[in-house]
Amino acid sequence: MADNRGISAALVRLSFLVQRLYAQVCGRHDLSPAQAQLMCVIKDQPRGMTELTHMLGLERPGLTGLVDRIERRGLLRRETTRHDRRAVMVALTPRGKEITEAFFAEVTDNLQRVVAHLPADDQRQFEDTAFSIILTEHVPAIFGDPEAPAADPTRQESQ
Amino acid sequence: MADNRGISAALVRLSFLVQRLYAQVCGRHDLSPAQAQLMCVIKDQPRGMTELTHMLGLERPGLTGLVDRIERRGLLRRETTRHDRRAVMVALTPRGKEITEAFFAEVTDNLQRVVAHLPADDQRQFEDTAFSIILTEHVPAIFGDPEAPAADPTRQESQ
DNA sequence: TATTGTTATACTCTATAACTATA
DNA sequence: TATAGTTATAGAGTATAACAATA
Repeated sequence: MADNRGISAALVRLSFLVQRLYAQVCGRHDLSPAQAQLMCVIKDQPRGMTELTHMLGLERPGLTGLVDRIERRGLLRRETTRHDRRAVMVALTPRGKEITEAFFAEVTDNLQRVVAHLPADDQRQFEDTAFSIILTEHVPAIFGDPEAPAADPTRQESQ
Repeated sequence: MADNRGISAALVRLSFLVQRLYAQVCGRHDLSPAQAQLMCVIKDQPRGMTELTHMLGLERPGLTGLVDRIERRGLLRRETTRHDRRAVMVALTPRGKEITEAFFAEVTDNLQRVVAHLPADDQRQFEDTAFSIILTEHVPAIFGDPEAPAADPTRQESQ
């Protein structure tokens, strides 16, 4: 009875595996998962607080605290804008960027190991299906692929 | 350049999607993700604290607190054993079981919706690949499929 | 002595409500 | 008035260290 109820359990358990592995790598870099996630999001470009709020699915105050803690460790900076003096752009410091690149590479490496036992065809097909889901569901680019220009749901060109 | 770096991002973002959806359903049932996860693990059978610690990847004190909070809400009970008076078995109360079943069904339903747009063949193949990964990596059955007898890493038959 | 849990403590994460400054 | 962020507050989650009871 291989009905498709199994696909839900597969997704939940796969997610559990990824989270666990992600957290392990975080530990090695002395980051919390939330910190690492934010840092990956701004890895290749600074972002505004509100935009980050949407990408990470957090409320404003939660993000403020998260940014505070990372900033306190010298891994990112808050920069101000000339157009809107209320707005804040969050950018990695050189040291933050360094750590993020290393973290990113290690997660990537670990996840590749996890699928390494699969035939190349299966890997390709799995990736295609996963991306089909991700795109359909508009999952934000929280694990930075530099290629993707960043979809910002906030987009509303000034005013 | 569709190199296989993409599969890591796919896994991380897919995991993010699942977590987000999981958290949303949690909210509707007034549960935290950690609480729901524990409840799903003991949905079909009571478990010992140490065993839960392994399945959920928590330290003992964290689990104690988690169990405390769920117990305080009347959704589970700590039961004692006759063999070992130190040991505690954690079991759902009828009300806890009710809530867990509803939660479980809703998550399952939501995740099925997420893959509904895919051809049946792709769904099957995706599920197969996911399970291949899960089994290879020994991911615990944290989203209870009653069929699976529960792999307990603690297993050491009294001695 | 080793194991099962718990208590004490500390920090991160995150939400809601209320506030400040700017638009 | 609406928007961008922050501050205040509270509770959940989780780790480490120290402790209690039982094996």
